[in-house]
Amino acid sequence: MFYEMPNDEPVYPISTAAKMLNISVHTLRMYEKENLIIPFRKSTNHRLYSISDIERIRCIRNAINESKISINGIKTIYSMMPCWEYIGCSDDERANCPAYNSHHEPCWAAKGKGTVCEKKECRNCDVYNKFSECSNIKSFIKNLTRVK
DNA sequence: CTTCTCACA
DNA sequence: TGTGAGCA
Repeated sequence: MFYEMPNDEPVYPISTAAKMLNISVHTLRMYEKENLIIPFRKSTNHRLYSISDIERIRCIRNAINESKISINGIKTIYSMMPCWEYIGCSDDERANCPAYNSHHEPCWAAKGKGTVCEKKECRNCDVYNKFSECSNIKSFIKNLTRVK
C-alpha cells in the first residue's frame, strides 16, 4: 500500500497539464498572466501544476465555455472574495489595502503594493484555494445568500 | 527534447 | 489564440 498523494502537490509540467485539459500551453500561460492561476515554479523557472490546479482550470474553462463568462468576469468574481475575513485584517488595514479596494482583480493580483499579505504565498492561501473547485464557489455564494 | 519570455502579420 | 525566435 502506498500513501495517497495530496491533491495540491505540484507534479505536472505544462505540457501534461495542457493535455489533461485539452487546451494549449499558450492558453495555460495566458491564464497565469491574467492572474487566474498561480502554478508552482521550479528552480529552473519551469511551471508545475497540481491536481487542484487542474480542477481550478477546469472550473474556469467551464465558466468560459458554458456560462459564457469572460476572463474579466472571472477576475471580478475572484475580486469579491472577502480576503480580509480569512486573513483577519483590521478595519484600518482593510481600508488601505489595494487588494480590498480592487473590484476588478483578485487580491493575489495586487501583491507588492503595501498589502498586508505582501509576504504571504498566495498559492498556499485560503483565499486563493477556496475557489479551486466550482462546488466551493457555489457553497460560498450559497452561504452569502442564506436568509437568517 | 521541453520550457521560458517576448513579440507580432 | 497561434506561431516563431533565441535561450537555458
